[in-house]
Amino acid sequence: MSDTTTKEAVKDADRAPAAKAGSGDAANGLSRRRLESRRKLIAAARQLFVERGYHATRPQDISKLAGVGHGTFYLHFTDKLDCFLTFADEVCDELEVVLQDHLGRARNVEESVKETLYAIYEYSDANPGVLAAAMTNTAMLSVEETKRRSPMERWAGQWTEMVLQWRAEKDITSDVDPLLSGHLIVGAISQGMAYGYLYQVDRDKLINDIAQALFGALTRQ
Amino acid sequence: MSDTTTKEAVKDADRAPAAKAGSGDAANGLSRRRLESRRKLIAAARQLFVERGYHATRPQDISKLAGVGHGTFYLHFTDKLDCFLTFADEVCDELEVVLQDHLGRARNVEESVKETLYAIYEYSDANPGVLAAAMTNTAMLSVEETKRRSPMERWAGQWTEMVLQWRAEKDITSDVDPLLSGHLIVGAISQGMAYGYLYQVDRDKLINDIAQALFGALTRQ
DNA sequence: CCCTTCACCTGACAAATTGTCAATACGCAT
DNA sequence: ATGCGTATTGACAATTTGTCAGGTGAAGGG
Repeated sequence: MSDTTTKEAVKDADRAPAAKAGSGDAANGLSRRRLESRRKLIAAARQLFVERGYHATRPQDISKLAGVGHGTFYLHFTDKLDCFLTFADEVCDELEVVLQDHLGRARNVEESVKETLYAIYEYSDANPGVLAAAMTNTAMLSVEETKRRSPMERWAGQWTEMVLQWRAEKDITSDVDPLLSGHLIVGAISQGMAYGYLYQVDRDKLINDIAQALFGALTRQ
Repeated sequence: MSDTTTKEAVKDADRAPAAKAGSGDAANGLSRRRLESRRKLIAAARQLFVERGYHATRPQDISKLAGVGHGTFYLHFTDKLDCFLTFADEVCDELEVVLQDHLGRARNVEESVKETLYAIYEYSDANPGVLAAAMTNTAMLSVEETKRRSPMERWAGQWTEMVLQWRAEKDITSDVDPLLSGHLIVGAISQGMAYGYLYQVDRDKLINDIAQALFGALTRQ
C-alpha cells in the first residue's frame, strides 16, 4: 500500500516545497497554509487519542474535528501510526521541559528519581490522560517500526545519560550496563506508575516506594 | 455491533450447550467437533500472531489457515482481541510450567531471579517469537479491557507472591508494597529483555546484570 | 489591479476488512 | 436409518482506509 517511495515523498513535502512560486514562508520553506492545516490536525489527533485511545480514533474523525478534508490527513501523515508517533513525540518534548525543571532542584540520585516521578504527576495533572495515551508500547502498533524511536526508547536514552553522569560522579555504585539500566528503569517506572494509577495508590507513598526500589537497584550489593 | 448480550451469548456457548441431544462429550459439555474447530483456530492464530504480529493478522487469515469457515471464527471468539488474549493466556500457562521447573532449583532470591530469566530464554529458544508476541501491553489493543487480565498483569501477580514469600522468609529486606514490587519487576524485566534482544546483548551478561539490579531493588538501603 | 502558476486542499471512489445471519451439514441417540 | 439440535458456512451489509483527478487560493509578475 505504501512503499518507501511514497513515505519519503510525504516526508520531503514536509521538509521543503523548493520555494518556487507560491511558497510563502521562505524561512522554513513551508507555506503558512500548510503549517496551519498540520497544526489543526495534530491538535485534533491529540484530543481524540486522549479521549478515545488509539484504536477508536479514525483518520476521518481527526480530519473532521480538525475541520479539513479527509484527504488532507494523508498529505501530512502517511497513516494513523505516523500521526500517532508525531503526537507522542510532541508529548515527549513537553514532558522533557517539565522534567528538566524538576531535575534542576535535585541534589542527588534519590532526589532525581523522586523529582522525575513528581514531574510525571505534574504533567499528568496539567494534561490528564495525555501521558497514558502517548507512552504506549509502539511495538504493538506495528511490526516493522525501526525507523522512528518509540517514546519509551527515547526516554530510556535520557535515563541512560543520567545513569552515566551519576556513575561519573560516584553517586551510584552499580556496574550494570548503563543503557540496560535506562531500559530497566523506564520499564519499572511505566509499569509502576500504571499500577499506582489503576489501584489508586497514594501519590507520595508510590513515589517513595518506587524511588527506594530504583535507588537500591542502582547500588551494588 | 456487539453489545453485552451478544458477547455473553458466545461465552455461554463456550461453557455448556446444555447437553440436550447432540452434545457429545458429556464430561465437559462440549462437542468433539466444536473443540476441534477451536483447537485448529487457536493453533492458526498462534502461528500468525507470531509470524506477522497482531495487526497484520486478520480473522479471515486465521480462519483460512485453520481450514474452517470465516464465520466460525466469530463463534469461538467475540473478536480478534478475544482471540489474542486466549492465545496469550495459553502462552502464560506454558511459560509458567517452565518457570516452576526452574524455580525448583533455586535456593535463594538471587538464584530465583536468575532462574526466571533463564526460564524465559529456554522458552524463547523452544518457541521463537512467541513470548514477544504474547507479552504485549494490551492497554494499547483496546481502551476498555477491564474484564480480562493481561499477561503482564498476571505475571506481576506471580512475582508479588514470590516477593511475599521471600519477605516472610527474611530473604529480602524491602518494605515496598509487594504488589507494586511485582509490577516494577515485570516492567523492568520486559523492557530489559526486549533491550537485550534488540541489541544482541550476551545472554549471561544480561541475566547477571538484570539479576543484580533486581536484587538491589529488593534490598532496603 | 488582474493574471498566472503552483502548492495545497477536497471529497467521491475503489479496495479491503469486519461482523452477521439464514441456510446447511454434521453427529449422536434412538 | 431417522430425527433433532449443535456447529459450520460463505455471501452480504456496514465500516474503514488510502488514492486521485479536479478545484481553490495565495504569492509574484506584468
